[in-house]
Amino acid sequence: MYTSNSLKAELHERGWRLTPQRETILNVFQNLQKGKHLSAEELCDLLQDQGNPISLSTIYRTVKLMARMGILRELEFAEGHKHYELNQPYPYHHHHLICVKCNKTIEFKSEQVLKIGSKTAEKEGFHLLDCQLSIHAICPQCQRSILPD
Amino acid sequence: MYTSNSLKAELHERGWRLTPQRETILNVFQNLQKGKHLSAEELCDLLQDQGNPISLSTIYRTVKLMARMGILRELEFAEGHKHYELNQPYPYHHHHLICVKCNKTIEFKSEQVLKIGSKTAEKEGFHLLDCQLSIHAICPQCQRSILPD
DNA sequence: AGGCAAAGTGTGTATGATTGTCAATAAGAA
DNA sequence: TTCTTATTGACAATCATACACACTTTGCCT
Repeated sequence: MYTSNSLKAELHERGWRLTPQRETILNVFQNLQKGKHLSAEELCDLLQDQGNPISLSTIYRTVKLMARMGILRELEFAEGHKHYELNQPYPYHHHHLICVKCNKTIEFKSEQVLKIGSKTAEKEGFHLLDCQLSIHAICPQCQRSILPD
Repeated sequence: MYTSNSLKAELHERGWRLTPQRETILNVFQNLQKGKHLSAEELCDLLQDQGNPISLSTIYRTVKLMARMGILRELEFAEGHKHYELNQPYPYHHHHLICVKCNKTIEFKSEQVLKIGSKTAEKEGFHLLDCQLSIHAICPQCQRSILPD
C-alpha cells in the first residue's frame, strides 16, 4: 500500500515529481473494490463524478507511467482498450481467465506461476514489473450460444 | 499441424468456408521461423512480396477468426498493435518475457504453467483457446540506460 | 521565503490500428 | 449447374492513444 510519501520517494528516485493528479489517481486504484479494473476513459469519468476532474491526457500519461514503475498492471482483455488495476504482491496477486466472446473474466491465484515468473525474469537479469497468466477461452454460456462470432 | 482438410473440417464445423486466402494465411504461419510472429500489417507486406496479395481487411478478419478458433495466438507486446503466431501444443508451447522499454522478448517454456492454465479453464467449464504467461519487465540494457521513459 | 529550471498539465489536434459498409465474387449443398 | 449465403476487397469510419505547445507547478538552491 502506497502513501503519499512512498509514492513521492519512488517518483523522485527517477527524477519525477509528485503531483496532486498522480496522488489522486493512485488513490482511486487503492480504494477500488477487489476484482475491479478501470480503462483510461472509465477512470476519467469516475474522477469527473468524484469532483476531481483530470484530463484524459494526464490519465493516459499517468497510468502508463505507473505501469512502468510496477505500481499498476496493464490488463489486455481484447476489448480494444487496456484496463488497469493495482499491482499487488503475493498473496493478493492473481491472474485472469477470459472469455474471448463475451469478455467475462474470472480471477484466480497461483503462487507457482508467480514463482516461475519471478525466477524466469531473474535468470535473464530482467527487473520484474508484472507477471500475468492470461487464459483465453470460451465460457460455458458462449459455448452453448448459437450466435455467430 | 493443419492440412487443408483439417482446416476445412474445423471451419465447416462452425458453418464457415475454406477460402484460398485462409489457406494461404495459415500456410504463412506454419512456415514461419520459430520465435517469429507477425502483425497484420507485416503479414500483408509479406504476402504482397510473396506474390499472393490479400487485402488488409481480410487479414484482420482472418487472424481474428483463427485466434478465436484457437489456431493462432494473439500476442500483446504493448507496441500498440497485436502480433500473431501459431498456437502450438506442448512441447512447443511457450511464454514471453518482455522488456516494456525496448520490447525485446525472450521465449521460455513451462509445462507447469500450461497445466495450471488447462486445469483452471477446465475447472470453470471454459473451453481453452490459449494460455500465455506474460512477464513484463525491464531488460539489463534498459536498466542501465539513463534515457527517460 | 523567493526564484528558477525542469517536469507536468490541459486543450486541441494528429495518428494509426482496427472495424464497418457494401457491392461483387465464390464456396459448397442440393 | 444452380442457388443460397459466406467471403472478399476497396474505402470510409471509429476509437484508443499519443503528440504539440503554451501555461502552471514542483522542488531544489540560496
